[in-house]
Amino acid sequence: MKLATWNVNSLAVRLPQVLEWLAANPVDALVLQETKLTDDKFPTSDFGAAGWQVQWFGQKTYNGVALVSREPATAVQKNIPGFADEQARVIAGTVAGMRVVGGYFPNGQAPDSDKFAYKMRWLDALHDWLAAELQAHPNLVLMGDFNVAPEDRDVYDPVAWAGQIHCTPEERAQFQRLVALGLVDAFRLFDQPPKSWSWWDYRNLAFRKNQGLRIDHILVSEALRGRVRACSIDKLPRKNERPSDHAPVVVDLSD
DNA sequence: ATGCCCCGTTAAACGGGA
Repeated sequence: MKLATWNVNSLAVRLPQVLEWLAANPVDALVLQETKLTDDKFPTSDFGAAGWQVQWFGQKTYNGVALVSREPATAVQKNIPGFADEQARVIAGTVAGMRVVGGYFPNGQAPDSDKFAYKMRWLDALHDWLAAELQAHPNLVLMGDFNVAPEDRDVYDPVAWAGQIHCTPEERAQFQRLVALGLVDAFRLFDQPPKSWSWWDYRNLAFRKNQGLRIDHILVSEALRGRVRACSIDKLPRKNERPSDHAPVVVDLSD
């Protein structure tokens, strides 16, 4: 079973690339972030015509998530239960017996901002919900744009980024709290090339210079640890003519 | 470096992203 996550930075712009990527990478499920579409504008029929099931949850201008799958998703959940939120950031569903949770974690903007406080509250709520979700679904995968670089080796210039958004001790502690629930960073189960990033700034030729961050993650539950065969970042779509600033991350689980 | 690029929205010397 293959699962993937991709922040597409506007599905209206990136739909052709998503369908092209799915054709070349026939995963069992793909979660999307930053669709930036209200639900009435979601391109349901384009996915259906290509043979994909899809669940979606969006809003105007910002955020927005989707769950694309070969088999239909059941028990679909949108956002975090009990956490009142104006922003569309979570979609979860059960696909072929696997609980798949896709998230677009808040950016946080700056450590001293209201948005950072919201990020922390959101992460607290996610943590508490996932604790229950893992009880109900031992086979669970949490993936998405976490907007957290868990370690200095996930940052192209850790000195410059020290204490900056995505790299603060508070965000990294929240990432470790999720791990402590019984989740494993699938990417780090394997030897990986140094300077592996999932996001590169559009500015300043950052992709060409390989200046990026690893902020898109796939965390698998402990019950799945032994089934993880591979996990990688697919840089190919970042080389497209009009790319998202994020690359897809893919995990391969044995059946 | 309060800059760079890209997106959606709107008509901005914009906000937000990361």
